[in-house]
Amino acid sequence: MQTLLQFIRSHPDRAVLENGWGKNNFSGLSAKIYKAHSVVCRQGDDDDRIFLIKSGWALLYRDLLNGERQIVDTPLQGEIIGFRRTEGPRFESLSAITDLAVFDVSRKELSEAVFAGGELAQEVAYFLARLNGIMAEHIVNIGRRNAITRTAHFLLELEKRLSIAGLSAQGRYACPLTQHDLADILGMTAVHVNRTLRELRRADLLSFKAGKVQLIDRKKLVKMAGFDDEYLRYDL
Amino acid sequence: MQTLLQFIRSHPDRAVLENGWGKNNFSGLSAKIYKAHSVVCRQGDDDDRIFLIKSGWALLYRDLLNGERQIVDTPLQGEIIGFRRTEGPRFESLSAITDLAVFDVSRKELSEAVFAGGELAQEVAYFLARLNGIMAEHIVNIGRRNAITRTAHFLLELEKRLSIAGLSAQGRYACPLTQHDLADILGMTAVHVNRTLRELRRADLLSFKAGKVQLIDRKKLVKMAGFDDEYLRYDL
DNA sequence: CGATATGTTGAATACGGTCAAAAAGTGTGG
DNA sequence: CCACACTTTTTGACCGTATTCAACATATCG
Repeated sequence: MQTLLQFIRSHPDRAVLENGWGKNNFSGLSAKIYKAHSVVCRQGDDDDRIFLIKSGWALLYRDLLNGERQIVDTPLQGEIIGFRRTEGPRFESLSAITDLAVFDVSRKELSEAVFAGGELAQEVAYFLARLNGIMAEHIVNIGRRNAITRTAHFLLELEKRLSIAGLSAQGRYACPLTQHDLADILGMTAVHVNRTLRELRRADLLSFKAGKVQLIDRKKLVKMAGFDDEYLRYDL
Repeated sequence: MQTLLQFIRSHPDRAVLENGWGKNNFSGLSAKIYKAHSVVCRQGDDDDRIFLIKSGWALLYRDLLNGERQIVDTPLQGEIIGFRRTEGPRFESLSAITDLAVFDVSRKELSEAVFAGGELAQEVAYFLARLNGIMAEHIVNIGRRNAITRTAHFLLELEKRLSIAGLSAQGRYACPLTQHDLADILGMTAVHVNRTLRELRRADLLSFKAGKVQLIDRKKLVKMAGFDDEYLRYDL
């Protein structure tokens, strides 16, 4: 049995406090497991659940009328998905790309927990604020960087976020995204992602093979992408 | 004298509740006025203030090393800007494009207010969640829509947000953005924004002249842009 | 009225997209 | 363990949307 606050606290990409107990008593969180490549919830569904990623990778995206999709968030462990004021149809879909363990809480329940205040309310607000920063940088990335620097920036961001969660070391991490996924994150085509990764590899900047990313020349990557990890900070 | 909750509540693009009083007593909010085209705070500044737009238009953006910028948010009245967990240098700049009235609150003060819970904490969380939705749609817009549909989508979004705030009627609203600003919102060049607006005008879809937007064929615009205003809802 | 910002247009270019085909990798069942 | 199907990656040739650069027109403001 795990309270929501404990959950939030115990997922280091998102929240850092490691001791203490919350005042809010959730009924206890039990995780559901979704198979890799299954859809957790679908755009247009009329359900109320808020998801908390326990482990695994997921993608949050919107499907467009012409069959394309745009991924708007790449939640790692600890992320809260689907919190909002109103009821009504979901605006985005959530897919598991690896086996995925998620908790779900109802909108009402989380709302009431925020109303109750305390560290949980703070953590929720902090989490949402940090996500705002990540999304803002996503906008900058797609809006104003070219294919190479855009791709480099995203892979640097992933490395930082994963290393906070202890899932990356020496610039090396497992990344289950396909080039097609990457394209839908970066607002490019899969073909061009392929060519861009080739360029990065040929310039000895990074390699992305068989689900593993290796940053080779991090310094040069950071410079060319204008990467400043301030927006990913979660400490203090 | 105005409490923060009253403030949040009284700005209809962002929050809807209109009656009742908060439990949190802010020291009272007094607005500062910034002249059109002045910079309210600058990326890299080491201050803690959180801004609440009282009236006027502002732009939140990041400057890149090559001199370009990307606007990540177009705050209207009622928006909260700069809330986050950590101290440290600001990640984005905020500029006034019209004369602008803003309140500011310290990060610590707002954090404590959220800790105290109640409707204020809820409103803050709801606000952040809604902003997340708007930013997600911004990502979709830049990542997967072409110049025309992208521009149309943004102008439809503005119309909806402004009409919620009572600042648009019959598809007509004042919009103080220059084509250059629009370009920095949409991830395009100013030249191409100009051509795109010309196309929209020639197709009798909308006009944007002298700071006024007039949606002419809203139905067609909505269809071509795939505009679904669900993410802008604030009611219930 | 002059200065500066904003809007408009044209011509040339480039970056990334499209379409098509093949190679390499992955997983499943026999 | 292999055969087969399917997904993912890779490459080539061609194309189109949006950028770049440059010039000029029009607004706006002191």
